[in-house]
Amino acid sequence: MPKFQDLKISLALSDSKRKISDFREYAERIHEYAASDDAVTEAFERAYFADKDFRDEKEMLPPPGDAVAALESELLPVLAQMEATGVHADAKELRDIGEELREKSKNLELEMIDLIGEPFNPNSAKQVQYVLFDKLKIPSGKKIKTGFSVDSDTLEEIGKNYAIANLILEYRSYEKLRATYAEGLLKEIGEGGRIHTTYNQVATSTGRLSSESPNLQNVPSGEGYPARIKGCFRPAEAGWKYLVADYSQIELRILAHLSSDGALLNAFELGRDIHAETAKFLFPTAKEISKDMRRIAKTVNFGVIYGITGFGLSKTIGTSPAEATGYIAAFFERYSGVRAYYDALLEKARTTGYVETALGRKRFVKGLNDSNQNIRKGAEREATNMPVQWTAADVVKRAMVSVAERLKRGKFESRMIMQVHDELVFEGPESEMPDLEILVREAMETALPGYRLPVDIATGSNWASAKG
DNA sequence: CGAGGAGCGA
DNA sequence: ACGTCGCTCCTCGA
Repeated sequence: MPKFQDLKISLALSDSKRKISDFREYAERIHEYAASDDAVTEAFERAYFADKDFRDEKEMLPPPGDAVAALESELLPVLAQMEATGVHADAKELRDIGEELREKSKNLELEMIDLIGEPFNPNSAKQVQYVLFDKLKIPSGKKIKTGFSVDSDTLEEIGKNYAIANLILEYRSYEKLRATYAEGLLKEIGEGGRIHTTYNQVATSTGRLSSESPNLQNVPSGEGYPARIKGCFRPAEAGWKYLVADYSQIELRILAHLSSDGALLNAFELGRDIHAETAKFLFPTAKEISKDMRRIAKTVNFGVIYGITGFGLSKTIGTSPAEATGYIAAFFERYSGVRAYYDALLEKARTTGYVETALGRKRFVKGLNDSNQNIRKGAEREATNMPVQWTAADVVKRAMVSVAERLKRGKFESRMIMQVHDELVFEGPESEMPDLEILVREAMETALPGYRLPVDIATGSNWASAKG
């Protein structure tokens, strides 16, 4: 069967749950879909045109055999293998963590009821609104459909003056970890003690994969309970290890590559600390770059990729909007090639109505010529961000295909078991780890033609400990 | 069962 | 108005 056909089939399958014991069964199942139906065409178009309004523009359909189709179809069996293999998780430990968290939130609930003087459910936004704004008459903030927001930004503000807000925040953090991760993941453990997620190839407008039932791409990271939860993901076999490989600064490096900005490329080339490097130009009079300056520069570096506004940046770094706007301007002054790249990209998009990448991903962007500045700026953010995110997603997909081929050719027992956007996770016998590291590094670092993207690799006994 | 609110990751 | 995307949890009312 031609590869292009494989792609259509995978797209048709994307709405159904893929739980398969091996690729043979998977192949048989996709044959059933292959014969039919409109869903194939529909899903296929969806993969290319996230903007549904343009789905009828048939003449814009990519020709069979193009690079995106080839990549997606080569990725398909790799994903099938990962899903079928699954990830081993420690059920007992997840259960223990869940019980601990349940105990913690129960205690907090009692403490809060004691403080307020009447029972209420802190999981209910409506009841929290009542307690804070009606009963305690605390000044409210953001307006939402159902009254006033009680989200974490609001509660953090209120928490400066009222202990109850901090207790609710703490309660929520335990409940999130308990319900979604400790107990949520526990429910997903199947026979063999493994969790089998489903990777969706056509869910996002940015070319990324998504992961569902369960979502393994938003497992919490950090110290304490998040680390304990991540630590539950570990090999079932004695003597096996995890190997975690993640791209360092992939989007910023891709922006450097796409824009050919000399300063940005040079900073990366010299192996500089890119955030400290940017900080030098945001704070030209500073003798030394402080931690705080680096933090601000880091936020600017990331923010530029997403088209952050002065206002948005000011909220994140806690300065005035004017000051934040100045930092963004300083970034574009220093990295003027990025500005030029964005300008050229937008100029072309305004004329053609779409943005595209070298590989052939395309997206129509509405609003680039709108008279409303908000709509126009929003469209420009979308247009400038898209090629960077797309390219990053394609790099990882290409790396996955390449790694899978090399593992097969090298007759490795080790296998790829997870993808978290810029991170790939493997498990295998400890004896294979040194060779596995070399293989994975080579495949990942060379996945963007013409530019070597550095990768951080670490091994460990579980997902939490395998970090540099 | 779906909408709304909230929060997790990249 | 203020960055974006996608997934899942809980509550609440139809």
